[in-house]
Amino acid sequence: MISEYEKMAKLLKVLSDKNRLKIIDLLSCGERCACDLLEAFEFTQPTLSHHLKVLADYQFIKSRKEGVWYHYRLNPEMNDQITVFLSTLLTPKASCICHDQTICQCQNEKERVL
Amino acid sequence: MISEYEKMAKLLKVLSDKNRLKIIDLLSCGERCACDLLEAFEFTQPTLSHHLKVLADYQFIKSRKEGVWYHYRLNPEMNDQITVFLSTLLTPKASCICHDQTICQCQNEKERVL
DNA sequence: TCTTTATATAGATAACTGTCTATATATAAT
DNA sequence: ATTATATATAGACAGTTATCTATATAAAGA
Repeated sequence: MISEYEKMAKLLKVLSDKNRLKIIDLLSCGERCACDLLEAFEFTQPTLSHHLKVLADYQFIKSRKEGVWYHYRLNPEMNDQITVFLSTLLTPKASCICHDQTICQCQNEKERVL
Repeated sequence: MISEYEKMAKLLKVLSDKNRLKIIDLLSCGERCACDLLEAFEFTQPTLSHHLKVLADYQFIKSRKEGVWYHYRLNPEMNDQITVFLSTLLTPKASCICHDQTICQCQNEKERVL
């Protein structure tokens, strides 16, 4: 069974590459073909192709074929999913998943709970 | 020179581990000592220590020593930094960094720009 | 049909990372 | 002082990944 943490960790891993972040930024102002994107980078064409595949596999971008060209664009649905998750996760809150468990052991915790 | 993409990619890489996400979730409802946290996981104590160090090095959490115990808590300042960045990045927009460059090559792009 | 061009795929490699065992350190209690 | 406990550090190892070169595929034009 794959946990929610595991799913989200995988999505964040896809985002945790400077070149993929740049690709997303480039696409954020409109659709572009791969040959356009390649101009913005110093790596080779297969490397760009690899990054685009990773982004597409995880639904961050969508593609459209037109003749020889593949056109790539952002998938706006990913926006909410990621930012809502992170915002929720990183915000201090009174209730979280760990409340189902009793994992308080050290003195300080015991005092705090009592 | 380290780009903004590179900095943010590193922060996202820190978050892109299911166990570190869980640690953050556990801390999101209050401070806990390492021994508490360890109970929630199946890995060894040095592994937890490693993850806590990574999270602390990148300012996601802060620690406080009390006797033998280290108490860990979220650093709420990270919340805005990450979520604002991602929200901005993933939202389609009219203006982005790539507008400084002229990287339009393929027919479709040329037509679109004209 | 042959060539050119845009992109994808295959396979190799070096670097990175999550985990482990073993050990060190630091504090508290006896 | 000695022992026990909480945590950190060191070093090893296996799995993952970003990149490369070489090659395949597919579409367009001559």
